[in-house]
Amino acid sequence: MKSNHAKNGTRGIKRIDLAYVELASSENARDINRDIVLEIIRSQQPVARADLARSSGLQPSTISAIVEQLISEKWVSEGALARRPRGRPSTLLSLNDALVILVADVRPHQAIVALVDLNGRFLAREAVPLVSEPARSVEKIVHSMQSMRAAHSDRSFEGIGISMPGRVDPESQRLILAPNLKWADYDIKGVIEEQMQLQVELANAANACLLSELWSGRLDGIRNAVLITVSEGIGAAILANGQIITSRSGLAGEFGHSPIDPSGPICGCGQHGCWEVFASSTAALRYYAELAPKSRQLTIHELLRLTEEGDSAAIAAVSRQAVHLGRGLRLVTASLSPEVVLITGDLTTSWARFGPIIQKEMVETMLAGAPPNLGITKDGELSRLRGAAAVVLQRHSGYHTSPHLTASGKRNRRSATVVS
Amino acid sequence: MKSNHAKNGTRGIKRIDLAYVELASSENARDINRDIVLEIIRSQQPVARADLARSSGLQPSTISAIVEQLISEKWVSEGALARRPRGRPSTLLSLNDALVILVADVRPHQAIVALVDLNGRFLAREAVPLVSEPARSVEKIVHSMQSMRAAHSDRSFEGIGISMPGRVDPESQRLILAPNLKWADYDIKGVIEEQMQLQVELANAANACLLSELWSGRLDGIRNAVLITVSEGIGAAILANGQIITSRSGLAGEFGHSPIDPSGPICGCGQHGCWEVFASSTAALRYYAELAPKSRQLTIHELLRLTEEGDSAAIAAVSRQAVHLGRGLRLVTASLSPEVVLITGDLTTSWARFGPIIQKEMVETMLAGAPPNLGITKDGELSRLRGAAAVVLQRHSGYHTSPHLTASGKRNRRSATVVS
DNA sequence: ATTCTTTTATTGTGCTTGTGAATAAAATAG
DNA sequence: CTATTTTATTCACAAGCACAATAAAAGAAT
Repeated sequence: MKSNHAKNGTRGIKRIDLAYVELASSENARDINRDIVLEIIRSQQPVARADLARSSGLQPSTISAIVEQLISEKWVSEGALARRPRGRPSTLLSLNDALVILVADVRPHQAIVALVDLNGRFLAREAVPLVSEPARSVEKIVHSMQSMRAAHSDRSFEGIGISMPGRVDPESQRLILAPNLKWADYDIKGVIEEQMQLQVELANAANACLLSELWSGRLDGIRNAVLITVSEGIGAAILANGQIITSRSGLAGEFGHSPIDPSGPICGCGQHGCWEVFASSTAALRYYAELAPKSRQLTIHELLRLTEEGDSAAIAAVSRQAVHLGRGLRLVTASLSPEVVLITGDLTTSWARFGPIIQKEMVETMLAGAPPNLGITKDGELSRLRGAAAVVLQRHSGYHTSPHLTASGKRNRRSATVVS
Repeated sequence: MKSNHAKNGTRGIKRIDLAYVELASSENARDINRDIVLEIIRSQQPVARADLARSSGLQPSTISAIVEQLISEKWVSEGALARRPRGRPSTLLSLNDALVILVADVRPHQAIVALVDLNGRFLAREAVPLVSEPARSVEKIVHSMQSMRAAHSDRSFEGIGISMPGRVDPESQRLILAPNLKWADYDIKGVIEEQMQLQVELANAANACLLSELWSGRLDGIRNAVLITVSEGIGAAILANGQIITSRSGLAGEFGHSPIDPSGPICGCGQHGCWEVFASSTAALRYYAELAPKSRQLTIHELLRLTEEGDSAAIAAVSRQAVHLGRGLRLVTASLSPEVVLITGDLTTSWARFGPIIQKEMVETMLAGAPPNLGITKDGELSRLRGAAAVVLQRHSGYHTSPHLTASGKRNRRSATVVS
């Protein structure tokens, strides 16, 4: 074997249901190999054609043909010559960072708007406070995007990706379930597309965050993982068999609304004792109010600050949240048995203190087998923004994708450049 | 468009993680199309080449080539001529039912051994009572298989598939978790392979059952489903994005051991208040013992018989089980949002009475969106046996597969005939 | 009976793609 | 200035599918 990429052994993926069958042809092979090469360029850039051939297992001649195609499609650009100890220098290839994506991370009270290039570098970033009416809020987001576009008019704008604090139907791209954002039935995608004249992709925040982790290479080799977002509520994104699972209407991952104690407090969803009424940041604030009844109403950041300062009631409150988080992970480990569990959100800022609590509870309640690797994603905001960009690239290029996210919608393997 | 199979629109699946990348070539395209054709033959047999061309969208010439390959591999055989109103008669193609698979459905107290052909028809079937020691039990299973093999020595035996009441690691093919079967560390696969000189595949019973439903065509067009097995415990099999999810060590699907009430009775797994202590058949028997304390200890079949006869305590007991089953489905709908939920196991024999209870509780606790379609699989035993056969065919042919089940192991696209 | 029509199945040509070997290109080492 | 090494391209070949033409095998029409 010349390459580390198996050509035998594990084999291609097939669909089982005839309704979705797709026939294969030589173009199909090219598509797959194109995506593999693009992915290697992305993760190893700058990189020479010869290196691509070595690490992909494809023949140099094939690499040349594919790279030629990628350059003509504007995804990749040739860069400097690399001098090696001996032999002809290689021309280095990189992703074409003249291509940029406008992204937004919408949260209940503010949105972050940013401009990201193909390499995930931020060219601009701005916080936009939101108001209650969706129309005015979206108007402010659009305004921010327009000024970013004007300030970088030399770039090619590939599209717009938006991370939403709720579930987005992958087919209709409508917001299906967003308890913390009262934007029901407002056509976010349509309005922004109209105003910006760029294609808009919506994604759930947890899924965006997970996609960003996938792109960062952190989950290389991991085919089953769950990412848990802890903030006002608890959300989750699921990676199963190497694919992000969104399921019907994009609703998969609502572990936060699994019932764990029928005698527990009522949840925003109407049920009693959902996991998130015990383990969300809101729960931590409630615990603190019980433990320190005379204290004023805090925000979660103030509470976490107090834990850093050694406030015992604050530590007890967040610890109680951590215990419930860890115990509730049993829902995740039992049902999906992931190899990795990633936590993101408020309490990860004090991970050194609360991580071990979660870990301990999770391990103690494991059913069988080795416990999953528990970790955090450091910067949830940047992660969601990068994930939103990744969703756009997936849609537009088919590139580096979990199939479901590209399942609907026509395939447009066009050149990358949209607007100059 | 000549065919109903999309060539555009939804597109091929790709891997994202480089560690598992597989390159594509023309052979790859042939493999995919071969599998599609084989699947159409399986589901529409007997069928003519011309029909295959029409319903696959492939050219007649390509169909001829693929069929020639399938015949040479012994998967398919030519049958009678079909006379049509006009034109040249077509030669009908069918799966070659000279190929057979030995299967077993192992349950805590007995195993069913059977012989199945490629069409899922049963050629023989026998119950084998099991004893406590795994060695003697397996010996009895092997003995039954040997006599079936002797009685059908004219057939080609393709392999052995075994449905197990526990979780099987897809990589090592060892039984990882089987609370109701004390066969820890006994190498079932190795022993049977040694004795029978045929390749053995183990599968979890729920996964086998789900695979059988997939093969039956019942889940055509469904890409997200969960199958729940209700017996001594509660198991589940997960179909997400059209693939069966087994996850790390094959442990995915243990919804039965999700905690739903910390004040509940202790479960065999050591935790308190798992779903299965409220919703399994064992739970129904416990409810009955509480409601009719003077009654003798019943089996679940006797209890269900009593409900048929109108015994009010029995009806109340199983109804309570049904209520907990339906409420617990919230775990499934919240986390995976499947389009279909299938129930299999004891209480499905009285589905007319208890199905509506489950349905009602499930719908009332839904988080958002339309409720999944709730149904049952009629004959769990036959279903598991067929599923066990399907696992063998998947492994040996790559055919009609969810990728994870074939992920490990070498690919042997050899002729189907193994032993004459 | 013979010819036309219809449908099935195969054969042959052309296009795309990947492989593998040979070649060209561009540097350093001697 | 030549030999060596490494990079990248070119070319012949094979696999595979599409498309068109042809052969094959019936019934229908004359």
